[in-house]
Amino acid sequence: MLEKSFNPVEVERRWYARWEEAGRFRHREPHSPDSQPAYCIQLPPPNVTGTLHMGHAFQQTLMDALIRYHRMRGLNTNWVVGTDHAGIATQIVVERQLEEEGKTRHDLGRAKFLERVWKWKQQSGATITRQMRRLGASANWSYADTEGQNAGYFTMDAKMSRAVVEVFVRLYEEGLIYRGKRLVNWDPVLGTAVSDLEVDSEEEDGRIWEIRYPGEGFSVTVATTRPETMLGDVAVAVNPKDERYLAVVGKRVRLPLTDKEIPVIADDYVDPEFGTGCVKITPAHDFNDYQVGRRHKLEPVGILTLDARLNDAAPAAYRGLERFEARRRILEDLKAQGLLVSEKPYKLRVPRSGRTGVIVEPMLTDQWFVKMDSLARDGLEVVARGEVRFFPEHWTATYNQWLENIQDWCISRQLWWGHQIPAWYDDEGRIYVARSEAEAAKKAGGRKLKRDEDVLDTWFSSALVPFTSLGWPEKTRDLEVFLPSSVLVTGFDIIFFWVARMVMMTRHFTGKVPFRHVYINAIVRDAEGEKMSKSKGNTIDPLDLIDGISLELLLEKSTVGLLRSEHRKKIEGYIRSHYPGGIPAFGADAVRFTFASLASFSRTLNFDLGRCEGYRNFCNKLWNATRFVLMNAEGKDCGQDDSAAVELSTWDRWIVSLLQRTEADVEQAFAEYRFDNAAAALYRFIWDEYCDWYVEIAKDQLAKGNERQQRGTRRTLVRVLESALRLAHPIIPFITEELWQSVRPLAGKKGESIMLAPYPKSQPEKIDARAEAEVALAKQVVNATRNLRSEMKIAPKDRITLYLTGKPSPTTVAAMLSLARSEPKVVDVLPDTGSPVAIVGEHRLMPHIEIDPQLERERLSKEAARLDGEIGRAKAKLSNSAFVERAPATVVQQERERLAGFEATLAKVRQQLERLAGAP
RNA sequence: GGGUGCUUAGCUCAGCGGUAGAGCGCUGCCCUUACAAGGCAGAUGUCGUAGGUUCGACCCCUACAGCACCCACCA
Repeated sequence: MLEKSFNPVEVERRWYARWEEAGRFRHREPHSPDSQPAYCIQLPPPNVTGTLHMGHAFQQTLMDALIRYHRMRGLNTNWVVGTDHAGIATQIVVERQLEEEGKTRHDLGRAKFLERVWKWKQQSGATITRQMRRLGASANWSYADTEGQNAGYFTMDAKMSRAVVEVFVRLYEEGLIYRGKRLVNWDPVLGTAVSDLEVDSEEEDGRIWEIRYPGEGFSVTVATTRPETMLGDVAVAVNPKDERYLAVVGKRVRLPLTDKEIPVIADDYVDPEFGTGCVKITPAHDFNDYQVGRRHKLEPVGILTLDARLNDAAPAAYRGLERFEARRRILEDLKAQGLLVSEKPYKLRVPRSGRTGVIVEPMLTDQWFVKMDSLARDGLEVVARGEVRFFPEHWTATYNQWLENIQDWCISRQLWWGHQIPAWYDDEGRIYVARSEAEAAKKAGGRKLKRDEDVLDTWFSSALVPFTSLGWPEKTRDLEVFLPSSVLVTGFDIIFFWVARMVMMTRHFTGKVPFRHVYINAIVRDAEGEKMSKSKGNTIDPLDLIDGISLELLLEKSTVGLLRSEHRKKIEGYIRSHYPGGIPAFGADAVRFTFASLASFSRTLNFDLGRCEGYRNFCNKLWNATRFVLMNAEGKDCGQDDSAAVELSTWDRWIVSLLQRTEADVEQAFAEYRFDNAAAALYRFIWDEYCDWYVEIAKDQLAKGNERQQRGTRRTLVRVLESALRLAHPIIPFITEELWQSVRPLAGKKGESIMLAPYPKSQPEKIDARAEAEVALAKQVVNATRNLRSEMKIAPKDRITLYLTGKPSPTTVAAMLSLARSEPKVVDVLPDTGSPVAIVGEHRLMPHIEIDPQLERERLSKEAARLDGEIGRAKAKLSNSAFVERAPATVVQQERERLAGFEATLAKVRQQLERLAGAP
């Protein structure tokens, strides 16, 4: 006997452990010739030291639903998972820990520091995979699990690292990786280069200054937002067509605060309309100026050290100053010399490092790059050819736009945590790229070598995951079977970082695309559509939704470690108003169902706790429906033995018919990645049809039917429920497994787990249009009856007699008796009592009780007015000759029938009104 | 500057060239032996604005407005 209501905690814990122990999540060895087609999903590997947030939970719900769905459909599913070493992020975390001990990584040295990071990784690395398990993720944990932690691969494990080296070496040998001194985005706090994508430019309030550069008998005035870089100026540029400056092009001006002279040059890059039409050129600290400098063969002058202080190229007075302090001093000095022409407020886009938020400095340094043009061209082609498809499709535009304007990718990082670049240098600076130190030594012919200190951008190894996780560079069978994977589920924010790069790298090294479909999931926001952020207090921990949390704990957890008291106040306010009683435990199934039902193709998803509660209730409804079925079917003949006769009512055939339609709807929804539609179809079928109608009528059939009929009812109750459980399993795995275990034997099914049961397939031959029509009418009659009863304030438990014209089907009669507590009395003509009358199709219904004529007149007048409106609209349409002539015949016919129906009903309503006219 | 998405009930969102929908919320009546995490009934919308196409537009087209996002080198 089931508990009275669904209690998810215990059920979830029990089932997940059993599934995992039984190896239910593993793929099947793809060796046998008759093995099923593969269905593979690559998990976007989360940061190894991270914790699960709503975005993960959402994505993983969808992935797991897809995996479970296809697994039940018999495919050889392989959800490949792993964790990412997340170079910068992880290094920062450990450096912060050191900071608390008053140390820096340099105090420890590289080797000791790395030891420390590994320790931290081992210790916190399991957190996120444990959390994924709580959600029910049926990931192939033991696959590619070289570290034996049942957490899939780790991007820095030995196997993955070896593949990274192999890729690097090959790309280098093909000339697609090169080393060069280039201007790159430099994060002066981290002391490393970052890629273009890791720089975020936000518009900020700043200033713009005009500075006069004096020449012989003339002067030019430049505008700049970064006056301190003037010390690195190598020229002043004007537009060649700008008549104001024709005379001075080629002359020289003095660079203020220095003893240098620099030329005035002409370059199209300068917009004569902007500012003074004169631009200072600082090739070492500005991307545009770098290009201008190259065109004019001007040697860049770097004036900043790697931690953004002025270096020895600057005049002695400024050396060693931090960049913004230098700016202040330089402006002061310019002012004193009368060379500062103006200072104005100005809105400008400030490039900040995505990691540290510090202003990025373009810096001329030696870095490694991947040449992107040929790779990008191929990446564009495979999408254009449809070998990779985006869902929703419009994301293709975003992908294309980036690849069409791509720059070479700076892949070296001046960090310690990551894949060290497999390049060695001899004393003369010659480069040896090799798979190992020994190989490099061989190439170097015994010269003394020093390894490149830098590591690779984390995204470099991530880009390889689709094939390296499957065993590349070995020629494995898995590469043949699971590549391309079926679909990638990920957020739009990493289309560039990750999706595009996977396409390019996988194509280059395997000749295949990494995945056939890319489903771009919505960004999870709070219920009001606000971005979730810790400082607002509107983040939700998915585990708190599953387990519940008290207000006190929630407050404590959300404000712990907060330094700024105004944040603390705001967060407390938010939490107290939104979760006055904390968060109840909804269970993983409810959370998953909520995610699925919100996963339409829109760009954002507003997570609504109310919605979650509604779906928790849905789970409980399913629980109780099963409880009812078990109470009525366990230990009884459920008609699974075909020798015993069964008799099926129209209601029985109707629910079976509807099940087929639901199965088809769900299949279509999965094919289109419309998880919202799948969830809605399940919800409507289980709650609105099975529970609200079928179970109710089944009570009557069980109470009154003969043996054959009872057997038929039990069989239908059980079989439909059993199918519905399987149908819902991909979205709500725990509750369906738990219930299926009890329902399965009654339905005559075998199997240890619902996960192994076949997915229900719609059987069109069981669609019964006649039963559907008959039930539709019966439902309308019941609804009309209930409506009359409610309006006439008849107490719900009172049984009444109901006059009725027309010939009601047994389907209708049964429903009226049990669902409307009304005894139908069939008459040719309704008695003339003035009671309210409802009209449904050919039937006219009238409760046999005393009525209040006044109330009834009002009701009828309202109804007549409504019908008048409908008739007016229909008539207008039909009297429009254009409509009658041009609209399809069926549409015109339908309109005529509607009109006739309205008119007939109105006539009856009018009759009734007349009849009432004489009453008090 | 280039690109993308959104605007439908109080809230959050589906939707389709042919009678405007769901969940939550709201109102009324019910503790009916599956379920009060429930049942039954009910109210609520000039589908952002203006044109156009069409017999017919919430839907297709154009313009506009508002909101949001992505990319980009204007000092």
